[in-house]
Amino acid sequence: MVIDGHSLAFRAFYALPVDSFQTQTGQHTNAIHGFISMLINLLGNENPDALAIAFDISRHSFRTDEYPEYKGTRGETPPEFKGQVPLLQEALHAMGIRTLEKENYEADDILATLATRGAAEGYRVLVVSGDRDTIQLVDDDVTLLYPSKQGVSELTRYDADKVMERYGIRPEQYPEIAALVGETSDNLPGIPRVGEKTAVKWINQFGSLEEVLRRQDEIGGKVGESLREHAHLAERNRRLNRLVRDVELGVSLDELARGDIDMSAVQQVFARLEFRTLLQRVGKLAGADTEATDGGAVSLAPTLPEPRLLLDEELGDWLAKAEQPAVLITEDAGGLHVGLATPDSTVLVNWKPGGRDYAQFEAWLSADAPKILFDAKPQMKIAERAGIRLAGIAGDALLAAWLVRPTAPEKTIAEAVFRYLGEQVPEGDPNQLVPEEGSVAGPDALAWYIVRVHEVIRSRFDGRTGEVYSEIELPLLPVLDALERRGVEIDLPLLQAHEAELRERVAGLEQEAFAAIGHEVNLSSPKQLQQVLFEELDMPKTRKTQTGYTTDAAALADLQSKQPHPFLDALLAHRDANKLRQIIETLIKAVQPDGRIHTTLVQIGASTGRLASTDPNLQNIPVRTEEGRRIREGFIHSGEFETLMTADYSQIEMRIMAHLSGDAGLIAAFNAGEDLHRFVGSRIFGVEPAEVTSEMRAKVKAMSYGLAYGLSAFGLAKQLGITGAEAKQLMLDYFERFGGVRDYLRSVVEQAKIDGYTETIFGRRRPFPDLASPNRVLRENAERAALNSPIQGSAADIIKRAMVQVELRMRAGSMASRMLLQIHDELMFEVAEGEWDALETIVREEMAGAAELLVPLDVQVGHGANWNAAAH
DNA sequence: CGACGGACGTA
DNA sequence: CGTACGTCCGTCGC
Repeated sequence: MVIDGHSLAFRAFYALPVDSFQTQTGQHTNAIHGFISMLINLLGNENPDALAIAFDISRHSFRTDEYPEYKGTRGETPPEFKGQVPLLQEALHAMGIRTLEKENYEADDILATLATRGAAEGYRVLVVSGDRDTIQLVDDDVTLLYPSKQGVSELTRYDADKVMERYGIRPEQYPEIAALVGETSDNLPGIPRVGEKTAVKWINQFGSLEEVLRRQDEIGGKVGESLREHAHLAERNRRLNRLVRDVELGVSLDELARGDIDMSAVQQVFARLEFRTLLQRVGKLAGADTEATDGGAVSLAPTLPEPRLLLDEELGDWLAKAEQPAVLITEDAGGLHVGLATPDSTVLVNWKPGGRDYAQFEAWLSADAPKILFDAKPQMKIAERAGIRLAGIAGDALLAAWLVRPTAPEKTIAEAVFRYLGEQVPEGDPNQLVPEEGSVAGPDALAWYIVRVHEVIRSRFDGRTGEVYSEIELPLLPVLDALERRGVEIDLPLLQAHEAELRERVAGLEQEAFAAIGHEVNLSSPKQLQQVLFEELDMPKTRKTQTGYTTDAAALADLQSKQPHPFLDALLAHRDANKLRQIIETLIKAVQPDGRIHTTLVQIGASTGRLASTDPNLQNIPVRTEEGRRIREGFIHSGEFETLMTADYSQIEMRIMAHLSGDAGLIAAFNAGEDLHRFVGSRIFGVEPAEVTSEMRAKVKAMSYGLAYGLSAFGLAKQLGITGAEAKQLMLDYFERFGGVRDYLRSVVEQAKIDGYTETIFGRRRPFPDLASPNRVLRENAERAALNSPIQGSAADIIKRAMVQVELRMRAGSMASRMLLQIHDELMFEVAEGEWDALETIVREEMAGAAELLVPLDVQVGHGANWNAAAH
């Protein structure tokens, strides 16, 4: 087996997301991981006697000597890739594998040489390369494994027959075709107007390229003319794409015999690369090698158990015996199909909800019997449509994967399986109309992967991650499902009237804007606005963006002060009105037949632990302006309820900062019962709280909030419109009084640099590989995110704990009231007749009691007929 | 049609 | 040169 190391590593680099494969120190490893994973599969499947992997040394070769533009169109090698090659070679050497490279030649020439010598010495040769030029090496003794479009792990076997089937020519003729057609990736232009079809036709007609060129006059038409004019290109291409079969390599084939795998060396290299699954797989390979010599066959990965098609009692018996099986429900035109699996047994159920044969199964689904799922919430929705309330969710592999890698969780079963089991879920060829039998994983197979991958992910939990999982996230799951199911009532006529009003205003403002410049323009197009502002009106240039100059609101306001123009007024007012109109339009479209909006609360939405809300996002409904708040009047309670309740934590992030920092001044501020910013202002400016002016209060407020985000003096100055020196002084004064806060913020980043992660009060972790980055921008971004994460994340933990407890107590009290929404630090409820007092007690107790901090958690509760009225 | 950037809404 | 998100729109390339 001879492998083109560079081309396959490069394919692996692009096949795997670079961000998901990074060590704590910031070293990228996606190409190495992908390559070695593929290699392990190859060694397992093909079990070669001898093996070599060829690499290019540089771009320079005898081909670039002849034709300097050879491969000249290729861009710079990404630096994230370059650094991986030496590490890959090191890993290969540890695995006892020879790598070869040769000055002035390309890796393909080394492959050609080894394949030729191998065949001559009686080997059957496998060439593994992603370069089409290697097709010419295929013959009776040599087979090519070429990556398919799907990715690195899917290799297509090309023997002479397969080449004939795919290209319609014999392998040795391939370079003649390529010479005529050209090869874009090598920057070798071919004969214009000649594509694969024409080239194959000619070669088959004339027998060889040489003959085609000799008898070019016999070819008529435009293509014929083109051939005669550009024949020299074909000749040059043929010289360049001929692989050299006798490169002096200084190595005998005997020396390429598979050596023993030095597991301790592999362990060392893989530890640095943070490869755990791959280490296990190499370990198995090494074990398999030794055992294979005893004549025993060793399977490299567990084999998928044959599914049993069960129903009724047999199904019930299986479920009764299975310990925490995985469940996966799929829906297609044929109905509902359910896969059930333990690590050594799988079951398929063609589920007809309500049918007698499925009574035991349905009872099991809705019972507390523990079950493992992947992305449980949508599964609950499917079950709900079938009339079943899914319960007993003891594991959700998606949530588990998110807790391990909150910034880039594996979002599909296949991705999770690849990362944590190192196996490939068969996904089939999307080009194939009728998938091969067994080429696509069915529900039974997927359930089997889920139960196994869940176990491995859980074994990766560090610190208190297991507690966050079982005590916060898993209990929250059914609560979120309930919130989504309930939705929130909308006053549709009110929103429609508001939208109509805004629509008119938008149209009027648009006309005003057009009148101000004397022509029409798309006010929603930053590109067209730049044309108007900076070319036609010749306004001073604003801050740069990637594509030009910004036209954002702050910049437009700045322009207005420098060079007032009626167009700017109209544009800003248009932006405001149109934004609100769009928001209302989106809300109206989202109203379901039940008169309510059902958002999706994405539990893995944010790496800090917060939720995200989508379709539509109900966590960004306007509140800051009077006009915006009118939208909140459209969020109401249904007629069966008495009122809406909102309950929000006041200044929860500042309270968490007081707790985490232990700063005596800040703790005193919260215990004083005084307005926080007024209190802090009085300490900083040395005046009585009553003497703190609104200007002083605004500065302190901006400063306090900014701190939790890693605000700099520069940013503070910009935000407050003060000089850099003033901002710096303000920060110094602040830390003079609240030194504990500064010490804490510093220590968070320092500790994170040591640990590689931050942790919330309840033990939720978030890794920060970029803290070690040599790239200043990346590193400083990571520092600010690390600073903020324990604060934002702890707040998220706290409200999640409160939600679980509130829901639990409401159910225990069989209350008719219901929790509807979470907006980061706020909960919304529909309150049933006569339940206000009981609910308020529960909500206040559970929200305030969700964490024991050094300062009290203050909860503000309000009620009203709509969301706006309920907010105070 | 999908990806991307700009702009802007929330906590 | 302040964290965390989602959505809309225009633009661009396939």
